[in-house]
Amino acid sequence: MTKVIQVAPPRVFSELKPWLQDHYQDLPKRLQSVAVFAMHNPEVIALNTVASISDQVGVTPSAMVRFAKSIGYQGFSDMQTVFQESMRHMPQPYAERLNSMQRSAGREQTVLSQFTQAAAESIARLEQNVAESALLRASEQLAQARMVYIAGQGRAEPVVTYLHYTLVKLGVQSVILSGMHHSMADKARMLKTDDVLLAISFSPYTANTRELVDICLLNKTKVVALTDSTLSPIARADDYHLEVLEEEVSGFRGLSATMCLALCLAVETGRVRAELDEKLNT
Amino acid sequence: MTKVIQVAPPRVFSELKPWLQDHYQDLPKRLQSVAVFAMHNPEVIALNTVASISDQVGVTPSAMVRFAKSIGYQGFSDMQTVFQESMRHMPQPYAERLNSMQRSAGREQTVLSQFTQAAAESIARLEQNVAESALLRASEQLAQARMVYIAGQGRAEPVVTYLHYTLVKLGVQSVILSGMHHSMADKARMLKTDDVLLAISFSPYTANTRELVDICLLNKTKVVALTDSTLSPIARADDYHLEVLEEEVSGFRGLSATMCLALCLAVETGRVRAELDEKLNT
DNA sequence: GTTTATTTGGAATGAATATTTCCTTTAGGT
DNA sequence: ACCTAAAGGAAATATTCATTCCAAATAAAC
Repeated sequence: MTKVIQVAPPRVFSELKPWLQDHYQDLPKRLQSVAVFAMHNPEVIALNTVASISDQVGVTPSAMVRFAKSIGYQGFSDMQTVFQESMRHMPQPYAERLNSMQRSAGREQTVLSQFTQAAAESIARLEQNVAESALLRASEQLAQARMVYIAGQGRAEPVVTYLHYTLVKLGVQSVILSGMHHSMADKARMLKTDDVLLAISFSPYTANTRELVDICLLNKTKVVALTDSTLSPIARADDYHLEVLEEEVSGFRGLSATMCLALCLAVETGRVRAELDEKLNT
Repeated sequence: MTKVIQVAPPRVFSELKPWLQDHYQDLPKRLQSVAVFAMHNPEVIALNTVASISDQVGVTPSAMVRFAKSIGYQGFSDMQTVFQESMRHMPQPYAERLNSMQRSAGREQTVLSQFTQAAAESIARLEQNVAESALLRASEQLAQARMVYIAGQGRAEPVVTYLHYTLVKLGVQSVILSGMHHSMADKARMLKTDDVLLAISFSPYTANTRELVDICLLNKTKVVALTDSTLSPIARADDYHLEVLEEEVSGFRGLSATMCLALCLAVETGRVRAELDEKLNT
């Protein structure tokens, strides 16, 4: 029988990755194929059935089960739950993240190189995934607004600050909503129909921002959203939303790609706004 | 039998959302519960089994199936695939991608590609220019601090917010100085010798931050600086500073590399701090 | 207040799917 | 070149899970 690892297998995806890098060499050929595929298409592993995946990889179903077992999981299903957990972005507690950080520290990678690599990947994906047209549409909405209200909490707050800073510099009127000590209803009342809400939110989505978006959509106030998933409660069919997903390193997500997108959005808004102003003056 | 909608159900999640908002009122009570839950926890719907979901919603499994059918899906599984499809992060449409490819080939760069490229370059340079040892030294200072005071204005403010957020999450005590309505002298008085000032500043260097650093150095208070040049007035021979230079695109400087470095600094600080705590407890 | 239609819960059913088993193939060592 | 041990494939098996059906409960209509 294939050698089976006796120690407990990684329960989080970010620990699984380095584990595989270490043991890749010792794996049989087919299992290596699976390993490569799994690292490149974790979403497929999380979502599909054994039959379908093995088909895509080009191996037999049993190879998938063997792969899971060789790592130490009880079976494929057991492993799959780990991949699924990585998809819901529900973060593990910070103490845990530091732990896994230490465990993967032995490798030759420096902290810096790990994070720069993740950032670079996130940015590359950003360019692939965001359509220029979507960016333009969002910018047009913002440019036409009488006033831009910006909202976002937690990890999104630096983005709020940055967008506010840049928009103001570019002559686009904007206010930060997050800081204000109003109820959501009060905040929503401030927004007139010719205003636009610029909402930034990442999972776990804070109830506040979500609520605000809900109210605005009811009031027919335009909403431009910046989020990390189309499943995000603040992404609607009828609004203008941009999606950016940050690669994670042992549980930590950066903001490099997000900041890049934010800058694009602000600059493009400024440009469109300038065009509009010009037309008015002639 | 329950009324079943005959028209084709939404095949994408973003269309499902508004559909539910329209028909929500006409749904039976249990099905309304499911609707609310589904809109707020789409990830759970995408990933879990009927039994598990119905449990979380507080309804019976059959209600889940009825819900799916009432919308027009063949069954629960059919609906689930729609949720799953929305989870895989949809890449931009083919036509778009080719477009941006061609344009970038023929020097007509899109806004997005210009900025992503700049960000990627900045990050690459960051990895080259920052020594792991410098990062470690800075982190050690921060980890040993009784309290970390963070200061920075203008373009540096998002970085301040981010560092504060992350450090606090990692259990490192820190306060943002920028927001306080004190004179520089007052602020400086707050800092004891076992505190550390974490100053972020980019050119044009604001007088406030510079002043603060000056006073701290006089008081023998440790300063960790994050800046864009060794020529920066807040970088001294005797302090701990990290340098990050953002590539600029038509006059705009992003924060992608800076945010990456900030995260490294915070995480490394958290790690060192955890190590110190452990030693103390033994 | 009685009857009728709709909704709901729970167990039975059947399909889908992971897992195991066994046999064949491949590779490594003597 | 032969033997042995590990690896891989295919089909049988066992499990899990969605779905259906029916009876009970609730709400609506007369």
